[in-house]
Amino acid sequence: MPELPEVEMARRTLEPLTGATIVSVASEDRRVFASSLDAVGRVIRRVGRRGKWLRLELDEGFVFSHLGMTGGFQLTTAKAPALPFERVRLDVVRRGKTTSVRYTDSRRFGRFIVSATDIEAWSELGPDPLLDGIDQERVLAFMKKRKRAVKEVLLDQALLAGVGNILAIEALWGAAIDPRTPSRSMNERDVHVIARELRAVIRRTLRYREAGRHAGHGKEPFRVYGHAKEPCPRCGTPLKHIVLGGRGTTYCPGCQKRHTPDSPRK
DNA sequence: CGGCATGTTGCGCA
DNA sequence: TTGCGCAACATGCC
Repeated sequence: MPELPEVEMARRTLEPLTGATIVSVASEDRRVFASSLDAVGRVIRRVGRRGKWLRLELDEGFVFSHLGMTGGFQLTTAKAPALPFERVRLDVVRRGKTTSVRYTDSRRFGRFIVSATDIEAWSELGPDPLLDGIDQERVLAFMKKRKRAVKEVLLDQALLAGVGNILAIEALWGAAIDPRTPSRSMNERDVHVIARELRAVIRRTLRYREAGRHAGHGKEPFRVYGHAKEPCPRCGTPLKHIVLGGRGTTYCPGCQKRHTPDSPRK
């Protein structure tokens, strides 16, 4: 489930809980679930998201959730049996109607945290591309300070919250920039193109997920992720799969260069 | 059976 | 102190 567009879809799933009162919170999973606050009786004021984190703002305190690799939310009835891989159950009531929120997560890399205050992971997040836009000057300054490959830096949640492996792969392909390029060698134009491509990939993926929710059609939004060895949609060169910073990375050795096409640097 | 996976953290070493 | 490579986490899927 887990990059910005998918988490945004999860947020929309939870949005109807706004105004509801929590009647019970239950979990036996000490890995996924943590609570330092009794949320029973609290009212959900807002369902927010920043990057890959969800945050329910209560009249007192918060519920945070990160989907990890396999987390997800479903809304059901109180009498529905536990779902496969259900890790947390939260029941709420609004206008006399009960809704049961189930957090499922097979791999259990995700989190569900009830807390009286904001948590560090949330506070340390950088701007969210969808909520805050992309400040290119800031991104460039950040790139200049790091000594890693541009793709690794893009995955830093303090730079832009919500950018994950797929979005980084797709954006760099769209920008025609080699993912291994040191972030320090990025220039204004590179950042401009990366920002443009990130916005495009996020919007495209979101549209795809929205369509999938109802019908089930829509063009597959990924041009290179999952397409290693296939011809590059832009230049036809077979796409290559490498490991970069411990993450699988697909790119085109034919047209993804160490500089943007319009402004070669020496 | 082996390998890979949309994420994050932490450890050992240079 | 910083950077980096990797393992770990836990499980499903091809």
